[in-house]
Amino acid sequence: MSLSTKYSPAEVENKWYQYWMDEGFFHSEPNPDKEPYCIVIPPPNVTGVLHMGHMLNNTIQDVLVRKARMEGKEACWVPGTDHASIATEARVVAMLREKGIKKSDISREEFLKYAWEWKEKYGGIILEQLKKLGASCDWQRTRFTMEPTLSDAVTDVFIDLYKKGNIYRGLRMVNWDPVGKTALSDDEVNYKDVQSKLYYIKYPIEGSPTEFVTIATVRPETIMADSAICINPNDERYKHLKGKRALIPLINRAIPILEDEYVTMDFGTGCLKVTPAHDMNDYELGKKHKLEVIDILNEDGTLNEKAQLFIGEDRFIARKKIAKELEAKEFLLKVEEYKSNIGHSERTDAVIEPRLSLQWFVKMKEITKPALENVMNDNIQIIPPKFKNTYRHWMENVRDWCISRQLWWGQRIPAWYDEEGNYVVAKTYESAIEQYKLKYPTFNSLHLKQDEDVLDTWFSSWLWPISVFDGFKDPNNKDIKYYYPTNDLVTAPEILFFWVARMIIAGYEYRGEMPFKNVYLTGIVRDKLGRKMSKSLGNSPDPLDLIETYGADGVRTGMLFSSPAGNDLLFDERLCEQGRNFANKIWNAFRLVSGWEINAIGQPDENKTAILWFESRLNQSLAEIEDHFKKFRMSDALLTAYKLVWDDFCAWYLEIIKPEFGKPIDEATYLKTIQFFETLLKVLHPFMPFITEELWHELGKRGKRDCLIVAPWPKSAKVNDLILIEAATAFEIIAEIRNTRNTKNISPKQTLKLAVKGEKSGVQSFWPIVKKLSNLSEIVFTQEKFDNATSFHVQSTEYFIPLEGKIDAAKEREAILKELDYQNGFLMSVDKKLSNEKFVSGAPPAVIAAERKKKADAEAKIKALEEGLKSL
RNA sequence: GGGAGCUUAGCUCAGCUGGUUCAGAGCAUCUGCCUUACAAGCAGAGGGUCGGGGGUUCGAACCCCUCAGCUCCCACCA
Repeated sequence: MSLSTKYSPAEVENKWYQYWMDEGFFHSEPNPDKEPYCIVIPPPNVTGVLHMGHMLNNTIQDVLVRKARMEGKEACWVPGTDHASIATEARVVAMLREKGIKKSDISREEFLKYAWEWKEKYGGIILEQLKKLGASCDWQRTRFTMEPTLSDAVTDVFIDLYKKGNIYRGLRMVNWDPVGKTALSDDEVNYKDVQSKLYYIKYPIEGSPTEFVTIATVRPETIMADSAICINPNDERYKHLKGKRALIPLINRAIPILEDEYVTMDFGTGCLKVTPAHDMNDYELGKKHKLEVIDILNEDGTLNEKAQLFIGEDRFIARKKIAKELEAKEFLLKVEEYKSNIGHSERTDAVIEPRLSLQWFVKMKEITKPALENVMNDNIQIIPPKFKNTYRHWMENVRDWCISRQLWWGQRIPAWYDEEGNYVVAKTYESAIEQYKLKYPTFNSLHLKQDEDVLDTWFSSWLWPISVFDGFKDPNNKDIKYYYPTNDLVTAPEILFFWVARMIIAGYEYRGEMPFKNVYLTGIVRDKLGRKMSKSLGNSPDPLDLIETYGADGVRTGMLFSSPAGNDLLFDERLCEQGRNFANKIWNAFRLVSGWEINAIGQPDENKTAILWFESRLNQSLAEIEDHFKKFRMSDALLTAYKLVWDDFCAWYLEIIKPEFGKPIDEATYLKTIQFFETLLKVLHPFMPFITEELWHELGKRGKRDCLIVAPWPKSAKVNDLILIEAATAFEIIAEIRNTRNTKNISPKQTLKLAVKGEKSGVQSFWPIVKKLSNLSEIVFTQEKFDNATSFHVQSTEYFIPLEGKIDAAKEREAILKELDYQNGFLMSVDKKLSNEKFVSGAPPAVIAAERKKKADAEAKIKALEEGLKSL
């Protein structure tokens, strides 16, 4: 059999993914004999394509799920997508525009038809891409946040919250997106530093032709909406204005001059124009002073009739025009450059307009309580824990949640209105009528109209861990009883409040129990310069290209090599290359082993030792890996496995037992080696599912369902510490000999003799290994020092390599002197410590004993070095 | 403005309640090797006053104070 020295993943990956699917290994059903393990996927938006963040996120989830599956748990990873109301609606609107169709020209029903078509066509792409990554989701359970059962749950919850008094409709300042023409929640607003201008505008004082008050504003287009001028009562400069009125330039409307401590005296001019309709703070101020609210803007950000000027113009064009007009009429004192932080819509990037409107809100104060408590007391664990603080801060300062969106794509608000604006909340038209009759017995409208608005996307995704289970409403439903609460949630810290916090709230509110036990927050994937990966920067590689180049296993390990929880991952393609190289290393180890001829007799001593040693080393590593997993340290778990395979198994174990070329290997060693190899494949499988499954089948005859994906996870057994210490010493001796070869330019093919000064002990059964791996002709034990030899120390034992004619006395001397220098300095520092009475009396005995040993070792070395010096 | 966190080798990061796993790992670098598993490799080596300063202690990367720099979250003063 001849196998390529290069592992090629493409074929293998497709083959096994299909096989796992065909055999139904991803599918899970409640099984009372097994412990459940469940993850719900953070549902990607139907508008999304796979990006590096998904890669990281889903790799981690798959590692967790695969490990749980191998541990014999009933592992269930529920996949699905999110309808992403505003993002999808924007996409569909754009698509229609290209076809020459305006949203305003078609009916709601027609629009939704297009939207569903769009969703059917593109909504599943991202899930198909996840398959390439190897994601072992239970695809039979794929859910979509707008499918009937999930939407039904949303409506139920709305009604329930309304009945409990936790949902209300109110007139409030909201973040208005004039492009999307919808309200947004606070969390959907991104603040960006924007260079803008600060306009200083003079307002004449009523009844006084010469007096002015000057205000500073970045929004001159809103002056027509002003209801007052406000000054700080402590401001001496403006005392004389008290009780007077000012005239709005251009329109000459008189407004009062108020006093309020809210005004900062040293900002701008110390005079504030109050525009309750177009500024959150001004609105509050307006409420306090009972000011008129004059809304001069339309929902698309153009000026309306109330503005009197520039009617129909966009707010930004109006701003320029009005500035010009003010300047022409000499109301504009000056314009300053000014940097301010301006809210933008997360979805459309439009500048947010604070706008007064009737919206639906969720009262957050009460329902957040159990969610806060159970995170703070670690019933729900957040990893890394530093996010607990952030979480608490948010929960303690939580504000009511604006949940209505002026869109069509999403769950429609189950509220029904009559012509007068009276309304009831009900699931269906029929029950709405019934309730309406009860609630408003004096009215008898029979034409109730449902609210036009839909609910915020997060109002459906906060139910995700519950609503993905079909039939969850039935208290005896098998699925939800078995899988809920789910185990781990893996997501990005960016949506800790958007989503995670709200799922926890919903979990306690509707099931009286947490939705998941652990929240693992990944970092953000950045490029190697630390910039966030984005389409506009073009710094994000296409994950599918990466998979093509490095294999899914390579990319998975690449992502995991450097991603401790909560730390951003500086992505570098070289990491994937490292992953691919690792796959290749494993592949070649397999090539070596699979090429051996087997001989039934005679196990060499070094093989026996190697097996004993590797067994211990393996168990030690398994324990470490387990510990890393327990702490969600995926990177470290992988790295431990990586080193175990590459260094211990390949570089040491296989090199020790490898027979000479063409010679057979003894059967006992061979069988043990295969067994080790299988264990290593198991450990690697969650990280690199494809190559490991492939080799699992190459390494032995397997039945149809005897697959690695369901092979039992290896358990750590007893570790023989002594043999590990002996091995470490032996390997150090080998390294020293190899180093000697390097520095003295001696070919690895030339045999050498090693003389050990002192007892045979210390390395015991490892001598044959030392001999084999450093290509020695013999090892002698002596009490004499050696002439014409180079020497080295491992611990306190001295070793000689006789090298006739290769010894440069001057160089040897120099080396010894250098070492002596170091040892003497070291001895001095230890002596100093030991002669310090406070140390001797204060430090624990173990520490003192260790220092004493250091001293003895140093003294022995110095003695040997001095002898060596004499003999040169 | 409020809060949280970070600063350890060229890079990315471990370092638990102060003391033998205290100065580590992976990658990168350098040197020598196309050695019959693997050049996507092998063997070996060199890299750090643990951000600066001060303190506590017999002993500090670790605890305290202080200065400097960076990151994130929240708020959004016109």
